Amino acid sequence: MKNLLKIGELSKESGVSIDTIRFYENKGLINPTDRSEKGYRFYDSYTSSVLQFIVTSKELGFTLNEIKDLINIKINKNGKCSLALDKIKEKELDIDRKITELKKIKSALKKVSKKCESSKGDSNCHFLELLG
Amino acid sequence: MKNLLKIGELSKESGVSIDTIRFYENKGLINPTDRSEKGYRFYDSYTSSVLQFIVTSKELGFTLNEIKDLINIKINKNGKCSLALDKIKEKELDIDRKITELKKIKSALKKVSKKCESSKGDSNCHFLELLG
DNA sequence: CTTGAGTCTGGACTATACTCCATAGTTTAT
DNA sequence: ATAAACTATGGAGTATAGTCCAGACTCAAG
Repeated sequence: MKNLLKIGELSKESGVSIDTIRFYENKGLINPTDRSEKGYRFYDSYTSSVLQFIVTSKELGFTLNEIKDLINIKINKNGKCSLALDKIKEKELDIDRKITELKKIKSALKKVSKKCESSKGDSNCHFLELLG
Repeated sequence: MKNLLKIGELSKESGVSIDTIRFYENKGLINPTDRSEKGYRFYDSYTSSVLQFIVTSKELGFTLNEIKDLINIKINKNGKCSLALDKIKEKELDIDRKITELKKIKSALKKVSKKCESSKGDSNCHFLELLG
């Protein structure tokens, strides 16, 4: 019963807003350790580390749904590392694909801007001319 | 009055769905050349090229709002190329920033997966351990 | 005892780009 | 003339990740 935090205290400690904490609860990512008679949420220090994990995983490019899966690996599969590793590898490929796509766009943009630069006359822009 | 297309015909010609054409109209990107007495939209061939421009620009990474700006450069600024070029250069920087960000994420992911691989025991996964 | 701070729930709103639907009216072909 | 195909409008729904708000309680301090 001691060392339990109310939602505002957890928010300050974690840097995650109260609304977002409740939003994560709705999404099934975290749960209050306990509730007071009147319904106030109480959290232990474990929740702080879960919140930290969420923040870190988001920085690694995981979506909330994916993070939920990761948490469930910890809970349901006894934290089997190989399962987590699969998700991480998948995400690496995902990021790679995105980088490849962006590079394609970048080189296409360069082509367009070069064309544009060659039309210095300003009157017949090679890009806007696509507009007929 | 001739050669005007109804929305379904424009849709087939451009490959853009009817719903999307109306959506673009709502967003202010295109407008029917005319309307019949009963409200049917009619388009001339100019609209086809605008739709094509939208599709191309989306492939270049522009959002619909940005595309709207580009179209307005054509319309209000007489297609002044230097203005369009600014937008293109901006978008290039934008894409560069995204690539940089993704590369950071990628190397962070690699670090995590290496750590994970070193914890072959499967019982104390270095990633999931963040969960306390 | 009252005031201010904190918390509760549920729902609306943001941005992006559509997609789908119901209901109603119109046009075209047979 | 009638049925099939097309179009109109407005509104709801999808995905992602929150943010903000109203109205009602509850809690702590002076």
